Amino acid sequence: MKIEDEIKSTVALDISKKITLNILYTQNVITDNFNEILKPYEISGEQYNVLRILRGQKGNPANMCLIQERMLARTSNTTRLVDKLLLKKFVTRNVCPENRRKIEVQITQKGLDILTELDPKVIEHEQLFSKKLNTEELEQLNHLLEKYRN
Amino acid sequence: MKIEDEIKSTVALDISKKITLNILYTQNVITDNFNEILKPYEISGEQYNVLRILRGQKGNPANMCLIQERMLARTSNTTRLVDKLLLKKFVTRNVCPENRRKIEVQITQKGLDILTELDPKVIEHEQLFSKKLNTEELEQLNHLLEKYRN
DNA sequence: TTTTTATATTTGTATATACAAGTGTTAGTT
DNA sequence: AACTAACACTTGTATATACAAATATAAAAA
Repeated sequence: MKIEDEIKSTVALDISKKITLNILYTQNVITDNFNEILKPYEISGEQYNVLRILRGQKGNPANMCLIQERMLARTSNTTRLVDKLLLKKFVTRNVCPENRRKIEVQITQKGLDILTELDPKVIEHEQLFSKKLNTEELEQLNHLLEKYRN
Repeated sequence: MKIEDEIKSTVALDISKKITLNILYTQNVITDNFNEILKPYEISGEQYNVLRILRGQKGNPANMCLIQERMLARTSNTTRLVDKLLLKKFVTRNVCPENRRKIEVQITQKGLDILTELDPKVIEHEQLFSKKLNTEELEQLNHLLEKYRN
């Protein structure tokens, strides 16, 4: 369905506006679908994202700055996100002994386990959309998004 | 900048994951930029969106259902969004006399005025991104997003 | 006509987000 | 050493979002 139909636009939209709305709308569709997957696990999308970042550290602890700069939504409140993960025992949090301003956050085995359980569902989610394009189109979409943004 | 670099990924990402992250990240960039534009006017992105929908009605009142189905984020709370706009006198709200379950929402002159003031800034915002692609690439990006989503 | 079902909207509540201000720690300067 | 600036993180507060439950009205069925 075209974006004009999705939002039932009553006026003609120029291509610049269509693309902006299309990206915003597509993001909503992706996010809603992803939240459905996460729902039974009682973690939010951004919490999942933090866990993914921590797993990517491969055993090394991550401080708050590092987590922040790797998140998709830069304005998220990292402290409170980590708080939530701590409550669920998906991470540990300790003051860094070398620099007491920093906090060392690490993923626990329980956190790694939930990611392992989610992995196939996340891949399935990503492919639900991407299977509609062939390899060439996927590369092109990725390329165009990067060119558009920068 | 490539999406892997934006989120400083430590692991290789397959194309499906890259596109998902790329759309989410690009939406954040667009939204952050747009919020900067709206900031001096003290309205949020979704409030702006509701005003745009009401202007599109060209004088006809819109009920809550109609607004909801034209919004980008379908889960937004339309009642409370309209409440905020009412406080600022950008809209009027009345019970529909034909069907007392419905609410008729209309944009005021003050609401139309703020949209008129915002119009050139919004166009500038959209073109800030889209000028990086040529016409053919813009059409292609729009097409690929729609194909990807459906 | 009474009861049931469907529709349209609002409200409650818990959580999330945005962003400014505050706290504690370290590094640099005088 | 005392002062100042920079850094890393947390807290406060207002607003927004998600989603279930509640309310009010209208239409349909018994």
